Amino acid sequence: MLQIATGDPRPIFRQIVDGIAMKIATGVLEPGARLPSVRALAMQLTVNANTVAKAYAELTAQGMIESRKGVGVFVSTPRQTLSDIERNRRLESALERFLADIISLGFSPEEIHERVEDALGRLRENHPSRRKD
Amino acid sequence: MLQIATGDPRPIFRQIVDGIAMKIATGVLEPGARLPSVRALAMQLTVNANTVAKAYAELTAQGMIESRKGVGVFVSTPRQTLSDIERNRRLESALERFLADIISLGFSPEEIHERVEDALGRLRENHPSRRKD
Amino acid sequence: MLQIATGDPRPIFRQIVDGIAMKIATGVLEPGARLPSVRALAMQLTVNANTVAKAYAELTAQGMIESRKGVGVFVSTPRQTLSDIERNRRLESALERFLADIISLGFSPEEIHERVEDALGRLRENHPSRRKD
Amino acid sequence: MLQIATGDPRPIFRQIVDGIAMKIATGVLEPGARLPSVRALAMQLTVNANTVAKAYAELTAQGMIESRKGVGVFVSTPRQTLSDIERNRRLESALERFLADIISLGFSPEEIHERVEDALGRLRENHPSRRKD
DNA sequence: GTGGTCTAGACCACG
DNA sequence: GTGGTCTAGACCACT
Repeated sequence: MLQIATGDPRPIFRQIVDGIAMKIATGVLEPGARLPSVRALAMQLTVNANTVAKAYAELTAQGMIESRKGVGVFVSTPRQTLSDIERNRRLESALERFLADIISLGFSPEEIHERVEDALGRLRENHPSRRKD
Repeated sequence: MLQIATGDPRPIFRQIVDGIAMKIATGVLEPGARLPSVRALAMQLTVNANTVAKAYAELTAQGMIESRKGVGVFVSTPRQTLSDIERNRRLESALERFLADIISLGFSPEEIHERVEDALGRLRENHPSRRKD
Repeated sequence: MLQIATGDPRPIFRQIVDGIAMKIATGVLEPGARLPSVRALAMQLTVNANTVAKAYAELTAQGMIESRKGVGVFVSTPRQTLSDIERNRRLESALERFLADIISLGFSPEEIHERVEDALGRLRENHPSRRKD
Repeated sequence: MLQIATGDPRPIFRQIVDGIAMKIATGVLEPGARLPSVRALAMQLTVNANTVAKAYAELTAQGMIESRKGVGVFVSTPRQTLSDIERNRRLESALERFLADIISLGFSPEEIHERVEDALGRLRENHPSRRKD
Protein backbone atom coordinates (compact mmCIF):
# COMPACT_ATOMS: atom_id res chain seq x y z
CA MET A 1 0.00 0.00 0.00
CA LEU A 2 2.72 2.54 0.91
CA GLN A 3 5.71 2.73 -1.40
CA ILE A 4 9.34 3.65 -0.73
CA ALA A 5 11.34 4.62 -3.81
CA THR A 6 15.11 4.32 -3.51
CA GLY A 7 15.63 6.79 -6.34
CA ASP A 8 13.54 9.41 -4.56
CA PRO A 9 15.69 12.29 -3.28
CA ARG A 10 13.60 12.51 -0.12
CA PRO A 11 14.79 10.59 2.94
CA ILE A 12 12.81 7.48 3.80
CA PHE A 13 11.05 8.83 6.85
CA ARG A 14 9.96 11.87 4.81
CA GLN A 15 8.45 9.63 2.13
CA ILE A 16 6.51 7.83 4.83
CA VAL A 17 5.30 11.10 6.35
CA ASP A 18 4.27 12.47 2.96
CA GLY A 19 2.56 9.27 1.92
CA ILE A 20 0.50 8.99 5.08
CA ALA A 21 -0.28 12.71 5.18
CA MET A 22 -1.57 12.42 1.65
CA LYS A 23 -3.76 9.45 2.51
CA ILE A 24 -5.23 11.30 5.45
CA ALA A 25 -5.75 14.50 3.49
CA THR A 26 -7.49 12.71 0.66
CA GLY A 27 -9.72 10.79 3.02
CA VAL A 28 -8.30 7.38 2.19
CA LEU A 29 -7.51 7.19 5.87
CA GLU A 30 -10.34 8.55 8.00
CA PRO A 31 -10.26 9.91 11.55
CA GLY A 32 -10.11 7.06 14.02
CA ALA A 33 -8.64 4.65 11.51
CA ARG A 34 -5.77 2.57 12.79
CA LEU A 35 -2.38 2.73 11.16
CA PRO A 36 -0.14 -0.31 10.87
CA SER A 37 2.02 -0.79 13.96
CA VAL A 38 5.52 0.65 13.90
CA ARG A 39 7.09 -2.75 13.63
CA ALA A 40 4.62 -4.05 11.07
CA LEU A 41 5.12 -1.11 8.73
CA ALA A 42 8.88 -1.33 9.21
CA MET A 43 8.78 -4.95 8.18
CA GLN A 44 6.51 -4.30 5.22
CA LEU A 45 8.75 -1.51 3.90
CA THR A 46 11.89 -3.37 4.96
CA VAL A 47 13.22 -0.38 6.84
CA ASN A 48 14.29 -0.01 10.43
CA ALA A 49 11.54 0.34 13.04
CA ASN A 50 13.14 3.55 14.30
CA THR A 51 12.66 5.10 10.89
CA VAL A 52 8.94 4.41 10.98
CA ALA A 53 8.78 5.61 14.57
CA LYS A 54 10.41 8.87 13.50
CA ALA A 55 7.84 9.34 10.74
CA TYR A 56 4.99 8.63 13.16
CA ALA A 57 6.52 11.05 15.66
CA GLU A 58 6.50 13.82 13.08
CA LEU A 59 2.90 13.15 12.11
CA THR A 60 2.02 13.16 15.80
CA ALA A 61 3.76 16.50 16.31
CA GLN A 62 1.76 17.87 13.39
CA GLY A 63 -1.43 16.71 15.07
CA MET A 64 -2.42 14.40 12.24
CA ILE A 65 -2.21 11.15 14.21
CA GLU A 66 -2.25 10.11 17.86
CA SER A 67 -0.54 7.16 19.44
CA ARG A 68 -1.44 5.28 22.56
CA LYS A 69 1.19 3.12 24.17
CA GLY A 70 0.40 -0.52 24.03
CA VAL A 71 -2.59 0.11 21.80
CA GLY A 72 -1.59 1.53 18.46
CA VAL A 73 -1.54 4.59 16.26
CA PHE A 74 -4.70 6.29 15.02
CA VAL A 75 -5.72 9.06 12.66
CA SER A 76 -6.89 12.02 14.72
CA THR A 77 -9.78 14.32 13.93
CA PRO A 78 -8.42 17.24 11.94
CA ARG A 79 -7.98 20.60 13.59
CA GLN A 80 -6.41 23.86 12.63
CA THR A 81 -3.17 23.92 14.57
CA LEU A 82 -1.25 26.61 12.72
CA SER A 83 -1.89 30.34 12.65
CA ASP A 84 -3.07 31.78 9.34
CA ILE A 85 0.18 33.68 9.00
CA GLU A 86 2.17 30.50 9.44
CA ARG A 87 -0.03 28.56 7.01
CA ASN A 88 0.54 31.15 4.33
CA ARG A 89 4.23 31.31 5.06
CA ARG A 90 4.46 27.57 4.58
CA LEU A 91 2.38 27.57 1.41
CA GLU A 92 4.63 30.23 -0.09
CA SER A 93 7.82 28.46 0.87
CA ALA A 94 6.54 25.11 -0.42
CA LEU A 95 5.57 26.74 -3.69
CA GLU A 96 8.94 28.41 -3.97
CA ARG A 97 10.70 25.17 -3.29
CA PHE A 98 8.54 23.28 -5.77
CA LEU A 99 9.22 25.76 -8.55
CA ALA A 100 12.93 25.82 -7.75
CA ASP A 101 13.00 22.02 -7.90
CA ILE A 102 11.36 21.77 -11.30
CA ILE A 103 12.29 24.94 -13.11
CA SER A 104 15.61 23.52 -14.22
CA LEU A 105 13.92 20.42 -15.63
CA GLY A 106 12.86 22.47 -18.63
CA PHE A 107 9.11 22.22 -18.23
CA SER A 108 7.18 25.20 -19.52
CA PRO A 109 4.71 26.96 -17.22
CA GLU A 110 1.94 25.44 -19.34
CA GLU A 111 3.16 21.91 -18.78
CA ILE A 112 3.57 22.55 -15.06
CA HIS A 113 0.06 23.95 -14.93
CA GLU A 114 -1.29 20.83 -16.59
CA ARG A 115 0.45 18.43 -14.23
CA VAL A 116 -0.55 20.35 -11.13
CA GLU A 117 -4.15 20.42 -12.33
CA ASP A 118 -4.06 16.68 -12.85
CA ALA A 119 -2.81 16.13 -9.33
CA LEU A 120 -5.34 18.53 -7.83
CA GLY A 121 -8.06 16.80 -9.80
CA ARG A 122 -7.09 13.48 -8.30
CA LEU A 123 -7.23 15.11 -4.89
CA ARG A 124 -10.67 16.59 -5.45
CA GLU A 125 -12.14 13.20 -6.36
CA ASN A 126 -11.48 11.56 -3.03
CA HIS A 127 -12.02 14.79 -1.28
CA PRO A 128 -15.42 16.09 -2.30
CA SER A 129 -16.22 18.33 0.67
CA ARG A 130 -13.33 19.24 2.86
CA ARG A 131 -14.28 19.83 6.47
CA LYS A 132 -13.50 23.34 7.63
CA ASP A 133 -12.49 22.98 11.29
CA MET B 1 21.81 40.75 -8.24
CA LEU B 2 21.82 37.30 -6.57
CA GLN B 3 20.68 37.10 -2.97
CA ILE B 4 21.76 34.71 -0.22
CA ALA B 5 19.41 34.52 2.78
CA THR B 6 20.86 33.13 6.01
CA GLY B 7 17.39 32.29 7.23
CA ASP B 8 16.72 30.15 4.16
CA PRO B 9 16.67 26.45 4.99
CA ARG B 10 18.45 25.61 1.74
CA PRO B 11 22.24 25.32 1.81
CA ILE B 12 24.07 28.22 0.26
CA PHE B 13 25.26 26.40 -2.85
CA ARG B 14 21.67 25.31 -3.48
CA GLN B 15 20.45 28.89 -3.25
CA ILE B 16 23.04 29.87 -5.84
CA VAL B 17 22.10 27.01 -8.16
CA ASP B 18 18.39 27.75 -7.85
CA GLY B 19 18.88 31.47 -8.28
CA ILE B 20 20.88 31.13 -11.46
CA ALA B 21 18.69 28.33 -12.85
CA MET B 22 15.64 30.50 -12.26
CA LYS B 23 17.24 33.43 -14.06
CA ILE B 24 18.08 31.23 -17.01
CA ALA B 25 14.69 29.53 -17.10
CA THR B 26 12.87 32.85 -17.01
CA GLY B 27 15.09 34.31 -19.69
CA VAL B 28 16.69 36.98 -17.51
CA LEU B 29 19.97 35.33 -18.42
CA GLU B 30 20.05 34.40 -22.10
CA PRO B 31 22.20 31.77 -23.83
CA GLY B 32 25.72 33.10 -24.25
CA ALA B 33 25.44 35.55 -21.39
CA ARG B 34 28.50 35.71 -19.21
CA LEU B 35 28.33 34.83 -15.53
CA PRO B 36 30.60 36.36 -12.88
CA SER B 37 33.75 34.38 -12.20
CA VAL B 38 33.79 31.98 -9.27
CA ARG B 39 35.99 34.30 -7.25
CA ALA B 40 34.03 37.41 -8.15
CA LEU B 41 30.70 35.88 -7.19
CA ALA B 42 32.20 34.46 -4.00
CA MET B 43 33.45 37.93 -3.06
CA GLN B 44 30.16 39.56 -3.96
CA LEU B 45 28.11 37.10 -1.89
CA THR B 46 30.77 36.88 0.83
CA VAL B 47 30.76 33.10 0.76
CA ASN B 48 33.53 30.57 0.33
CA ALA B 49 34.84 30.21 -3.23
CA ASN B 50 34.44 26.43 -2.94
CA THR B 51 30.74 26.96 -2.42
CA VAL B 52 30.37 28.94 -5.63
CA ALA B 53 32.54 26.42 -7.47
CA LYS B 54 30.25 23.65 -6.29
CA ALA B 55 27.19 25.50 -7.50
CA TYR B 56 28.77 26.14 -10.91
CA ALA B 57 29.77 22.48 -11.08
CA GLU B 58 26.19 21.39 -10.56
CA LEU B 59 24.88 23.83 -13.16
CA THR B 60 27.55 22.60 -15.56
CA ALA B 61 26.61 18.98 -14.92
CA GLN B 62 23.01 19.89 -15.67
CA GLY B 63 24.13 21.45 -18.94
CA MET B 64 22.80 24.87 -18.09
CA ILE B 65 26.16 26.66 -18.14
CA GLU B 66 29.60 25.96 -19.55
CA SER B 67 33.01 27.31 -18.68
CA ARG B 68 35.54 28.11 -21.39
CA LYS B 69 39.04 27.86 -19.97
CA GLY B 70 40.77 31.15 -19.50
CA VAL B 71 37.73 33.02 -20.76
CA GLY B 72 34.86 32.74 -18.34
CA VAL B 73 31.57 31.03 -17.57
CA PHE B 74 28.60 31.32 -19.94
CA VAL B 75 24.97 30.31 -20.18
CA SER B 76 24.81 27.45 -22.66
CA THR B 77 22.23 26.97 -25.35
CA PRO B 78 19.52 24.76 -23.90
CA ARG B 79 19.82 21.03 -24.47
CA GLN B 80 17.78 18.24 -23.05
CA THR B 81 20.20 16.30 -20.83
CA LEU B 82 17.83 14.23 -18.75
CA SER B 83 15.75 11.50 -20.28
CA ASP B 84 12.03 12.18 -20.43
CA ILE B 85 11.51 9.36 -17.98
CA GLU B 86 13.89 10.92 -15.50
CA ARG B 87 12.39 14.40 -15.94
CA ASN B 88 8.92 13.03 -15.33
CA ARG B 89 10.04 11.06 -12.33
CA ARG B 90 11.52 14.18 -10.80
CA LEU B 91 8.45 16.24 -11.55
CA GLU B 92 6.24 13.61 -9.94
CA SER B 93 8.44 13.43 -6.87
CA ALA B 94 8.53 17.21 -6.52
CA LEU B 95 4.79 17.37 -7.01
CA GLU B 96 4.15 14.73 -4.39
CA ARG B 97 6.31 16.50 -1.91
CA PHE B 98 4.70 19.83 -2.66
CA LEU B 99 1.19 18.50 -2.28
CA ALA B 100 2.08 16.60 0.88
CA ASP B 101 3.56 19.76 2.37
CA ILE B 102 0.57 21.83 1.41
CA ILE B 103 -2.39 19.56 1.87
CA SER B 104 -1.87 19.02 5.58
CA LEU B 105 -2.07 22.79 6.02
CA GLY B 106 -5.78 22.51 5.33
CA PHE B 107 -5.91 24.43 2.08
CA SER B 108 -8.61 23.32 -0.32
CA PRO B 109 -7.66 22.20 -3.82
CA GLU B 110 -9.27 25.41 -5.07
CA GLU B 111 -7.09 27.62 -2.91
CA ILE B 112 -4.00 25.72 -3.95
CA HIS B 113 -5.00 26.06 -7.58
CA GLU B 114 -5.27 29.81 -7.18
CA ARG B 115 -1.90 30.23 -5.54
CA VAL B 116 -0.13 28.02 -8.05
CA GLU B 117 -1.71 30.00 -10.90
CA ASP B 118 -0.44 33.21 -9.33
CA ALA B 119 3.07 31.86 -9.13
CA LEU B 120 2.99 30.45 -12.65
CA GLY B 121 1.64 33.75 -13.88
CA ARG B 122 4.59 35.54 -12.36
CA LEU B 123 6.85 33.07 -14.15
CA ARG B 124 5.12 33.47 -17.53
CA GLU B 125 5.68 37.21 -17.52
CA ASN B 126 9.43 36.87 -17.85
CA HIS B 127 9.02 33.80 -19.94
CA PRO B 128 6.79 34.67 -22.90
CA SER B 129 6.98 31.43 -24.86
CA ARG B 130 10.20 29.62 -24.41
CA ARG B 131 11.51 26.34 -25.77
CA LYS B 132 9.26 23.44 -26.41
CA ASP B 133 12.09 21.14 -27.71
CA MET C 1 25.14 25.22 32.09
CA LEU C 2 22.38 22.70 31.17
CA GLN C 3 21.60 20.00 33.73
CA ILE C 4 20.31 16.45 33.29
CA ALA C 5 18.82 14.90 36.40
CA THR C 6 18.67 11.11 36.48
CA GLY C 7 15.90 11.17 39.08
CA ASP C 8 13.76 13.38 36.85
CA PRO C 9 10.73 11.49 35.48
CA ARG C 10 11.08 13.27 32.13
CA PRO C 11 13.10 11.53 29.42
CA ILE C 12 16.50 13.02 28.72
CA PHE C 13 15.67 14.60 25.38
CA ARG C 14 12.62 16.25 26.98
CA GLN C 15 14.78 17.75 29.73
CA ILE C 16 17.06 19.17 27.06
CA VAL C 17 14.13 20.60 25.10
CA ASP C 18 12.59 22.13 28.22
CA GLY C 19 15.88 23.55 29.43
CA ILE C 20 16.72 25.23 26.15
CA ALA C 21 13.16 26.43 25.56
CA MET C 22 13.29 28.04 28.98
CA LYS C 23 16.57 29.77 28.23
CA ILE C 24 15.20 31.12 24.98
CA ALA C 25 11.94 32.22 26.53
CA THR C 26 13.67 34.04 29.36
CA GLY C 27 16.05 35.77 27.00
CA VAL C 28 19.15 34.06 28.33
CA LEU C 29 19.58 32.86 24.75
CA GLU C 30 18.77 35.59 22.26
CA PRO C 31 17.73 35.26 18.61
CA GLY C 32 20.74 34.53 16.46
CA ALA C 33 22.72 33.07 19.35
CA ARG C 34 24.53 29.87 18.56
CA LEU C 35 23.80 26.72 20.50
CA PRO C 36 26.48 24.18 21.33
CA SER C 37 26.97 21.65 18.54
CA VAL C 38 25.10 18.37 18.76
CA ARG C 39 28.25 16.46 19.53
CA ALA C 40 29.61 19.02 21.98
CA LEU C 41 26.42 19.10 24.03
CA ALA C 42 26.20 15.31 23.93
CA MET C 43 29.72 15.10 25.32
CA GLN C 44 29.08 17.73 27.97
CA LEU C 45 25.92 15.98 29.18
CA THR C 46 27.44 12.52 28.64
CA VAL C 47 24.50 11.37 26.59
CA ASN C 48 24.33 9.98 23.08
CA ALA C 49 24.57 12.47 20.22
CA ASN C 50 21.30 11.13 18.77
CA THR C 51 19.53 12.13 21.95
CA VAL C 52 20.69 15.73 21.59
CA ALA C 53 19.85 15.64 17.88
CA LYS C 54 16.33 14.54 18.75
CA ALA C 55 15.94 17.41 21.19
CA TYR C 56 17.22 19.89 18.61
CA ALA C 57 14.85 18.39 16.02
CA GLU C 58 11.89 19.00 18.30
CA LEU C 59 12.92 22.59 18.99
CA THR C 60 13.35 23.07 15.25
CA ALA C 61 9.87 21.69 14.59
CA GLN C 62 8.52 24.15 17.18
CA GLY C 63 10.22 26.97 15.30
CA MET C 64 12.40 27.97 18.24
CA ILE C 65 15.74 27.19 16.63
CA GLU C 66 17.09 26.71 13.10
CA SER C 67 19.93 24.52 12.02
CA ARG C 68 22.15 24.82 9.01
CA LYS C 69 24.13 21.81 7.90
CA GLY C 70 27.81 22.23 8.31
CA VAL C 71 27.35 25.48 10.18
CA GLY C 72 25.53 24.99 13.45
CA VAL C 73 22.30 25.55 15.33
CA PHE C 74 20.92 29.00 16.07
CA VAL C 75 18.09 30.57 18.03
CA SER C 76 15.49 31.84 15.56
CA THR C 77 13.52 35.05 15.81
CA PRO C 78 10.25 34.23 17.53
CA ARG C 79 7.05 34.04 15.53
CA GLN C 80 3.52 32.96 16.19
CA THR C 81 3.24 29.58 14.51
CA LEU C 82 0.17 28.17 16.21
CA SER C 83 -3.44 29.26 15.85
CA ASP C 84 -4.99 30.93 18.90
CA ILE C 85 -7.30 27.98 19.33
CA GLU C 86 -4.38 25.61 19.39
CA ARG C 87 -2.38 27.79 21.78
CA ASN C 88 -5.25 27.80 24.24
CA ARG C 89 -5.81 24.11 23.82
CA ARG C 90 -2.18 23.50 24.68
CA LEU C 91 -2.18 25.87 27.62
CA GLU C 92 -5.20 24.09 29.06
CA SER C 93 -3.73 20.65 28.57
CA ALA C 94 -0.38 21.69 30.05
CA LEU C 95 -2.16 23.15 33.05
CA GLU C 96 -4.24 20.03 33.47
CA ARG C 97 -1.18 17.87 33.27
CA PHE C 98 0.74 20.04 35.70
CA LEU C 99 -2.02 19.91 38.29
CA ALA C 100 -2.44 16.18 37.80
CA ASP C 101 1.28 15.70 38.33
CA ILE C 102 1.45 17.62 41.57
CA ILE C 103 -1.95 17.27 43.14
CA SER C 104 -1.10 13.93 44.68
CA LEU C 105 2.06 15.36 46.22
CA GLY C 106 -0.08 16.95 48.91
CA PHE C 107 0.63 20.59 48.20
CA SER C 108 -2.19 22.96 49.02
CA PRO C 109 -3.44 25.38 46.37
CA GLU C 110 -1.78 28.16 48.39
CA GLU C 111 1.61 26.48 48.27
CA ILE C 112 1.25 25.80 44.58
CA HIS C 113 0.27 29.41 44.00
CA GLU C 114 3.37 30.56 45.84
CA ARG C 115 5.73 28.35 43.88
CA VAL C 116 4.22 29.25 40.54
CA GLU C 117 4.46 32.94 41.43
CA ASP C 118 8.11 32.49 42.33
CA ALA C 119 8.82 30.86 39.01
CA LEU C 120 6.86 33.46 37.07
CA GLY C 121 8.70 36.18 38.97
CA ARG C 122 12.01 34.69 37.91
CA LEU C 123 10.72 34.67 34.35
CA ARG C 124 9.61 38.30 34.45
CA GLU C 125 13.03 39.47 35.63
CA ASN C 126 14.94 38.34 32.57
CA HIS C 127 11.99 39.00 30.40
CA PRO C 128 10.97 42.61 30.92
CA SER C 129 9.25 43.29 27.59
CA ARG C 130 8.14 40.28 25.66
CA ARG C 131 8.02 40.84 21.91
CA LYS C 132 4.60 40.29 20.47
CA ASP C 133 5.13 38.89 16.98
CA MET D 1 -18.35 9.95 37.84
CA LEU D 2 -14.84 9.17 36.53
CA GLN D 3 -14.13 9.85 32.86
CA ILE D 4 -11.76 8.06 30.50
CA ALA D 5 -10.93 9.98 27.32
CA THR D 6 -9.53 7.98 24.43
CA GLY D 7 -8.00 11.11 22.95
CA ASP D 8 -6.08 11.76 26.16
CA PRO D 9 -2.36 11.12 25.71
CA ARG D 10 -2.10 9.63 29.20
CA PRO D 11 -2.44 5.88 29.52
CA ILE D 12 -5.72 4.68 30.93
CA PHE D 13 -4.42 3.59 34.31
CA ARG D 14 -2.79 6.99 34.71
CA GLN D 15 -6.07 8.73 33.99
CA ILE D 16 -7.72 6.63 36.68
CA VAL D 17 -4.95 7.35 39.18
CA ASP D 18 -5.02 11.07 38.43
CA GLY D 19 -8.77 11.24 38.50
CA ILE D 20 -9.07 9.59 41.89
CA ALA D 21 -6.07 11.47 43.32
CA MET D 22 -7.68 14.70 42.19
CA LYS D 23 -10.96 13.82 43.87
CA ILE D 24 -9.16 13.00 47.09
CA ALA D 25 -6.95 16.07 47.01
CA THR D 26 -9.89 18.35 46.40
CA GLY D 27 -11.94 16.74 49.13
CA VAL D 28 -14.61 15.34 46.87
CA LEU D 29 -13.61 11.98 48.27
CA GLU D 30 -13.02 12.19 52.01
CA PRO D 31 -10.95 9.86 54.20
CA GLY D 32 -12.91 6.69 54.85
CA ALA D 33 -15.02 7.05 51.73
CA ARG D 34 -15.52 3.83 49.84
CA LEU D 35 -14.32 3.42 46.28
CA PRO D 36 -16.00 1.16 43.73
CA SER D 37 -14.57 -2.35 43.57
CA VAL D 38 -11.99 -3.13 40.91
CA ARG D 39 -14.49 -5.09 38.89
CA ALA D 40 -17.25 -2.56 39.29
CA LEU D 41 -15.08 0.33 38.16
CA ALA D 42 -13.71 -1.73 35.29
CA MET D 43 -17.25 -2.45 34.15
CA GLN D 44 -18.32 1.15 34.54
CA LEU D 45 -15.37 2.48 32.54
CA THR D 46 -15.41 -0.48 30.15
CA VAL D 47 -11.71 -1.10 30.60
CA ASN D 48 -9.77 -4.19 31.55
CA ALA D 49 -9.96 -5.12 35.26
CA ASN D 50 -6.15 -5.41 35.33
CA THR D 51 -5.93 -1.77 34.38
CA VAL D 52 -8.07 -0.70 37.31
CA ALA D 53 -6.16 -3.04 39.61
CA LYS D 54 -2.92 -1.41 38.50
CA ALA D 55 -4.31 2.03 39.20
CA TYR D 56 -5.50 0.99 42.66
CA ALA D 57 -2.10 -0.58 43.30
CA GLU D 58 -0.36 2.67 42.55
CA LEU D 59 -2.74 4.66 44.73
CA THR D 60 -2.20 2.13 47.49
CA ALA D 61 1.57 2.38 47.13
CA GLN D 62 1.23 6.15 47.41
CA GLY D 63 -0.76 5.67 50.61
CA MET D 64 -3.80 7.45 49.25
CA ILE D 65 -6.14 4.47 49.47
CA GLU D 66 -6.18 1.17 51.28
CA SER D 67 -8.01 -2.03 50.62
CA ARG D 68 -9.48 -4.09 53.44
CA LYS D 69 -9.75 -7.71 52.43
CA GLY D 70 -13.24 -8.91 51.80
CA VAL D 71 -14.66 -5.49 52.53
CA GLY D 72 -13.62 -3.01 49.87
CA VAL D 73 -11.32 -0.16 49.00
CA PHE D 74 -11.30 3.05 51.02
CA VAL D 75 -9.70 6.48 51.02
CA SER D 76 -7.06 6.47 53.72
CA THR D 77 -6.37 9.26 56.16
CA PRO D 78 -3.64 11.39 54.64
CA ARG D 79 -0.08 10.58 55.53
CA GLN D 80 3.07 12.06 54.16
CA THR D 81 4.84 9.25 52.33
CA LEU D 82 7.39 11.13 50.29
CA SER D 83 10.23 13.05 51.89
CA ASP D 84 10.00 16.82 51.64
CA ILE D 85 13.07 16.79 49.45
CA GLU D 86 11.45 14.36 47.05
CA ARG D 87 8.17 16.27 47.01
CA ASN D 88 9.97 19.50 46.23
CA ARG D 89 12.05 17.89 43.56
CA ARG D 90 8.93 16.61 41.86
CA LEU D 91 7.19 19.93 42.14
CA GLU D 92 10.18 21.70 40.59
CA SER D 93 10.38 19.20 37.78
CA ALA D 94 6.67 19.48 37.04
CA LEU D 95 6.88 23.24 37.19
CA GLU D 96 9.79 23.34 34.80
CA ARG D 97 8.01 21.16 32.35
CA PHE D 98 4.82 23.17 32.63
CA LEU D 99 6.58 26.48 32.11
CA ALA D 100 8.64 25.11 29.24
CA ASP D 101 5.48 23.83 27.58
CA ILE D 102 3.68 27.09 28.08
CA ILE D 103 6.29 29.73 27.57
CA SER D 104 7.16 28.63 24.06
CA LEU D 105 3.52 29.18 23.14
CA GLY D 106 4.18 32.89 23.53
CA PHE D 107 2.01 33.56 26.56
CA SER D 108 3.24 36.37 28.77
CA PRO D 109 3.90 35.69 32.46
CA GLU D 110 0.80 37.80 33.19
CA GLU D 111 -1.45 35.66 31.03
CA ILE D 112 -0.04 32.50 32.57
CA HIS D 113 -0.59 33.92 36.03
CA GLU D 114 -4.22 34.58 35.21
CA ARG D 115 -4.89 31.12 33.86
CA VAL D 116 -3.14 29.39 36.75
CA GLU D 117 -5.15 31.47 39.21
CA ASP D 118 -8.35 30.40 37.47
CA ALA D 119 -7.40 26.77 37.73
CA LEU D 120 -6.31 27.06 41.35
CA GLY D 121 -9.52 28.91 42.12
CA ARG D 122 -11.52 26.04 40.73
CA LEU D 123 -9.49 23.73 42.94
CA ARG D 124 -9.93 25.84 46.09
CA GLU D 125 -13.70 25.75 45.79
CA ASN D 126 -13.87 22.05 46.52
CA HIS D 127 -10.92 22.33 48.86
CA PRO D 128 -11.72 24.92 51.55
CA SER D 129 -8.58 24.68 53.72
CA ARG D 130 -7.07 21.25 53.75
CA ARG D 131 -4.10 19.76 55.46
CA LYS D 132 -0.96 21.71 56.13
CA ASP D 133 0.77 18.78 57.95
C1' DG E 1 1.67 -7.55 21.49
C1' DT E 2 1.86 -2.04 21.41
C1' DG E 3 4.72 2.66 21.26
C1' DG E 4 8.76 5.42 23.44
C1' DT E 5 13.54 6.12 24.75
C1' DC E 6 18.36 5.44 24.45
C1' DT E 7 22.83 3.81 22.80
C1' DA E 8 26.48 2.81 19.43
C1' DG E 9 28.18 3.30 15.26
C1' DA E 10 27.88 4.12 10.28
C1' DC E 11 27.45 7.12 6.14
C1' DC E 12 26.14 11.40 3.76
C1' DA E 13 25.81 16.48 2.76
C1' DC E 14 27.66 20.99 3.76
C1' DG E 15 31.32 24.69 4.45
C1' DG F 1 34.31 20.48 11.76
C1' DT F 2 28.88 20.91 11.28
C1' DG F 3 23.89 18.62 11.21
C1' DG F 4 20.80 14.72 9.14
C1' DT F 5 19.62 9.95 8.20
C1' DC F 6 19.64 5.14 8.98
C1' DT F 7 20.55 0.71 11.19
C1' DA F 8 20.75 -2.65 14.96
C1' DG F 9 19.65 -3.82 19.17
C1' DA F 10 18.46 -2.91 24.02
C1' DC F 11 15.15 -1.74 27.78
C1' DC F 12 10.88 0.31 29.55
C1' DA F 13 5.86 1.32 30.04
C1' DC F 14 1.32 -0.07 28.81
C1' DT F 15 -2.70 -3.33 27.52
